[in-house]
Amino acid sequence: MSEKLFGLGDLREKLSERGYKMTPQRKEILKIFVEKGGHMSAEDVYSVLRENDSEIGLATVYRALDLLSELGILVRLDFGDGCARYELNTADPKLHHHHHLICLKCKKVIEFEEDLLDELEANIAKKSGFQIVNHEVKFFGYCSDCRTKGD
Amino acid sequence: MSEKLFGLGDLREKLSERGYKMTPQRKEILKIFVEKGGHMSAEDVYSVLRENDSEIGLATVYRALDLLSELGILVRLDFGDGCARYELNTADPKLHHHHHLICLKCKKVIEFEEDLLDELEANIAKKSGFQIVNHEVKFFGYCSDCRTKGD
DNA sequence: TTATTTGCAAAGTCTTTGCAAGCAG
DNA sequence: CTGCTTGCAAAGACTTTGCAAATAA
Repeated sequence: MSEKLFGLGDLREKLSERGYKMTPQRKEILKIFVEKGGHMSAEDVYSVLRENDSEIGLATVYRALDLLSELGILVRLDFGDGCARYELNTADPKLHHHHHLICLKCKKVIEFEEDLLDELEANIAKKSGFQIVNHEVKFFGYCSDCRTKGD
Repeated sequence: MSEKLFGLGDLREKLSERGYKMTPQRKEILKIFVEKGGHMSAEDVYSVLRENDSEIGLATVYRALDLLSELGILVRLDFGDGCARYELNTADPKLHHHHHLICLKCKKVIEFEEDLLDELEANIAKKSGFQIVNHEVKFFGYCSDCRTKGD
């Protein structure tokens, strides 16, 4: 039920593994994801930092999000709203069956767990020889709230 | 086997339906998709126009791609390469089961037909009450060419 | 004729980069 | 110490917009 996500504990190790340094900026940015979760853009993260009276610059936020994705701690998402968004990665590689339902009316993004994609991927591998290492699945439509409230 | 795609014939009708005008620019831009197919960015289309000694401006290309998507003649795609890409839409709504396999090594984009997503969508609708009207599915991995040639 | 459309250049948004100063290891 | 990092401002990539001239219906 509860997915295991990467956290602050994984950061130092993954950084030094690759010769990167642990900095207060990187720690603070990751902490925002650990504490608030969700799908945040660079600008979102930057806003939270400003609320917290942090002096971290926007360029540093971009660089940190990039690095954290490279380390596999965050996952980069694209909901087509003009900016990259990020979420905490699941530590368990078996738990990647988590898709996004994007409501075309209220723009809400709903998480959805579903395993059926395994079969699809096996099929693709068999038919095309393409070795799948990752996928991105988005469904667009109308959430139950918007469907009940008017058109 | 052969998908029916929208073409120049559908353009005039769909334009006037909504009070838009048929212009040589719009016709020429759509013709490029009909003749060359593929996944083209605004800049790609603009290059083809320049090769054809066309005087159409880049802003007009952006505006036409937007309009053609709105009319459902083109579909907007996002392969995460920093620019919007477009392809001809299938005229048949049953034929939307067409996914993209993106090779992480050679960046090639392979089309793949697969119906299995119906089941997944039905499942989602049942469990969450979300009404799906569209989806976008991308698989990242290594194509058979890159798998055989070296690492 | 008249509202839509075009081309150009300017402006906008998100993101990246150069560089000197700062800091982790 | 030494090389990785930061913050700032400038630059970059892609896209949108304002406006006067052109044009489809």
